[in-house]
Amino acid sequence: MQRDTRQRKAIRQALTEAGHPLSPKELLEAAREQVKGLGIATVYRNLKALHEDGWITTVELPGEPPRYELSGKGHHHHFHCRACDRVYEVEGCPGDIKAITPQGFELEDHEFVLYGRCDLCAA
Amino acid sequence: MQRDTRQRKAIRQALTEAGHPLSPKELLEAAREQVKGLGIATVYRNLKALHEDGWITTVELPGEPPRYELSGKGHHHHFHCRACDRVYEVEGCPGDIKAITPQGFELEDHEFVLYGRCDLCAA
DNA sequence: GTCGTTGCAAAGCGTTTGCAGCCTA
DNA sequence: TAGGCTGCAAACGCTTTGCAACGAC
Repeated sequence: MQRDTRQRKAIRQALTEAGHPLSPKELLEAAREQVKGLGIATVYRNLKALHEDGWITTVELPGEPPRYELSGKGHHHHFHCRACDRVYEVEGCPGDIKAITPQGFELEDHEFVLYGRCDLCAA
Repeated sequence: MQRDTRQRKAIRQALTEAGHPLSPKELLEAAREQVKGLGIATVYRNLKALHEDGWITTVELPGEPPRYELSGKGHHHHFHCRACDRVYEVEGCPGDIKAITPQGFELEDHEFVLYGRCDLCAA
């Protein structure tokens, strides 16, 4: 990743302004407002480059296409709204995770996903 | 799902004998030992039918292809061993999940995945 | 001017579907 | 024998890749 093109700027800005994880398609639509004619392949290539350079983190939810968010947010989890399909960040961790780890297993990491309806859809 | 064909029997048996969640491809290979010439489309169709009839449950892990396991195991989560790539069942839930749900959000469900090394690989 | 980057279109890959023939009940 | 089921191949949606043209430095 060596050149700072219009496309790359638009993609970074879209991720920054969104404030929540975006799918490649959402990202394409958002970035296209600045760069008309932006191609989906460019989005994928830049996501890969930005990920390799540590700018973004991949958010993989079960059964969902991957989404991307800016790195450096510290430990958090996600809430997936089943109504609007949007993903929100959730602060904090539930209780004692090690307590439910089976005997002899080495716990390295964990992922936690909440499902339901967001405040907007619940209203 | 009305007829009990050779193919359907083979698929059910493969799932039963495996004892852990299987991907469609793994399932195809396992079931082909009994039914030569079994097609991948048949596997998918039967997975769908078995799922709709409640025989099997879909296990979706982030960034992983879906796997399938027999139903009726009650609420549990999964431990994904990064060394042997096997998925184990984990009893119980961590502490207060509602406590970290954002204000105004309606919590319906949750998914929880542990990552690390299983007892066999840790040894 | 270089050569990293882009847009397009084609190729992959996993999953689904249309269809004619098969086989279970 | 009827119609649910199968295997094949084509279709599909998402992601990746080949290629010639473009444009950031």
